[in-house]
Amino acid sequence: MISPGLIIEGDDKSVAEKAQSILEISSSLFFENDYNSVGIRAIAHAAGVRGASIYHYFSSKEEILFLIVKEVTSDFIDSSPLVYDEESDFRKVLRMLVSKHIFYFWEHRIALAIGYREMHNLTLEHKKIVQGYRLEYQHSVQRFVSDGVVAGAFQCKDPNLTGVALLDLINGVNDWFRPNGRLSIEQIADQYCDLSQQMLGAQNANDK
Amino acid sequence: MISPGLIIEGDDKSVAEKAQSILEISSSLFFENDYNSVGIRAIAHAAGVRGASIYHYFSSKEEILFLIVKEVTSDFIDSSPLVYDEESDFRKVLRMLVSKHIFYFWEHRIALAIGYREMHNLTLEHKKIVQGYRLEYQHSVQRFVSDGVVAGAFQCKDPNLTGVALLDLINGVNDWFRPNGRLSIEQIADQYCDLSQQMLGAQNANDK
DNA sequence: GTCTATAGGGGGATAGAC
DNA sequence: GTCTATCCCCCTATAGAC
Repeated sequence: MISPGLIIEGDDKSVAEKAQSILEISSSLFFENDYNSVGIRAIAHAAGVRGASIYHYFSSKEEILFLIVKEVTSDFIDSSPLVYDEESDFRKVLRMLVSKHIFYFWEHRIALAIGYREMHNLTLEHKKIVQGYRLEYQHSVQRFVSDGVVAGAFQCKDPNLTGVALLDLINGVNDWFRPNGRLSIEQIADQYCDLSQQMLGAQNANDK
Repeated sequence: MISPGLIIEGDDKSVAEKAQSILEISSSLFFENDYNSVGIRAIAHAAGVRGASIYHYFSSKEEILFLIVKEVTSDFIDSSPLVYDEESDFRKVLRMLVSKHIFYFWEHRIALAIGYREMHNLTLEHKKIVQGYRLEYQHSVQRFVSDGVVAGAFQCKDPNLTGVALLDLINGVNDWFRPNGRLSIEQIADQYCDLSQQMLGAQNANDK
């Protein structure tokens, strides 16, 4: 007997796809304008439906914002595990960390910009979840710097502060980088790797 | 003969004061929420008047936003002239630059955060004015780094890129600094001076 | 799943009295 | 300089038909 479940499965999939496409449409609109100046009607119009239909996929406009921000934030952590041990070449791991960060951030600049800019439009609970992801990543970077100091690869007075300084440095790229500029994102990432090494007191590495 | 002008002068002054206080009230509200979710009526209520009265002082809500952002941006440039010559100690000038930047940015964090976050709510013309100020400052920092390299004080592959990297680094502080944290803003500024020196390849200075 | 219609509440800005 | 009243528009979200 063919269960209705099997038939519905096809529908479920296109529901999920449609939901995903609404999230992408919303991202573009939120990025170009504001969360608060993009109405449900504008999202619906861009998606080719009426306002009420949006609520078939999402329970509220805030949920749309949350899903955009949560996805890009948790995906980053999942895709960038910072694995190393005391045998690792900390200078190489640093370069990996910096490059991956800059590439991911540029690739997902739209959702990430929304995440930072529209933080206070999330409910308290949702905000805590996103901040939790960010702190988790920050702590792993700080731990890495600290471990690198212990291993003798870096020289820092205050590894925890240097960790956030490193993040400050590489987070800034999206604010000014433009693809048609003098340098490519790869060239910038490479230079920022060098700058990071110097900042962490690892400038005398004999290998990159 | 007592001109009406003299009498009006007193009134003008309190008009200017009231306008200024409306700008400060608006800053707080825009900072805590969004430009687009703070209504004229909310601003007026916080200022102790009705919505229509706001239009006695400003021609539009956008003008309020522009004045907040323009003031804090142009004041920064005016208050932080980057003066040096080939005789200067570039390491010391760098420390001055970094400290002043961090202190000013923290002191004026509310208006500055609004400036970066609400940029796209400005009219095109107003946006250009603000971006002009920012670029002016960025170029002066890049020129400084470049001059420091020529003078032999810094070692950078790409002074223009290193200039924006320096700004990325010190711009980040406001995003995470909290006054009740482990370090004071003075301690952080001091450490960021050290980190900047290392990043610019000036770490071997015998004086700070 | 999508629609129309609507509830219930704001928004920015202006006119014109006082 | 401040007010009330108002214009016309948009908002999020829901009810209920199809």
